Amino acid sequence: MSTITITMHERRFFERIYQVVEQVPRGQVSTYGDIAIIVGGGCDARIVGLAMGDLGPRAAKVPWQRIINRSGGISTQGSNQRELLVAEGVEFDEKGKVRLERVRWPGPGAEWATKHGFQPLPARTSKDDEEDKSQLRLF
DNA sequence: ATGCTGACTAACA
DNA sequence: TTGTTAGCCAGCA
Repeated sequence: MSTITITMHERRFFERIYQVVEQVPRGQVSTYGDIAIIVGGGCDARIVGLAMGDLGPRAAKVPWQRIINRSGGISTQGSNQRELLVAEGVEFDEKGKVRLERVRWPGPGAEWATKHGFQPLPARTSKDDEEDKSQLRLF
């Protein structure tokens, strides 16, 4: 391949990010990092954040509010992101965080991912499961 | 071209 | 447990 100066990944990266974010269903959330993994090709959590910040008019059809940080917290400032999520049924704890282990989007379906050239989200580790259990309560 | 900032994270103290 | 540090890459001055 010609040494095509890697002119950066172009803005086309953003479009793919939006395509994935659109798959996150109401009532669930995903993280910047997870979206980056699904998009693949060197995408990074920060790029996802940049893409979200550059939505503009697309914000109407891309559920940007469902993307939160790895800590289960809201990264935006001065936005109604939390309110929007609450309205969708996502619960926050006293620390203002979402229980990711409970409402985290498991990633796109294998078929969809393959069809569109995306990468399925890696299975969660046993360590994650332990964390989940520790937070889980037999109500 | 160089440096700084940012809707991030994993690693470490 | 929480706070800090260093890498990330794209956009802009």
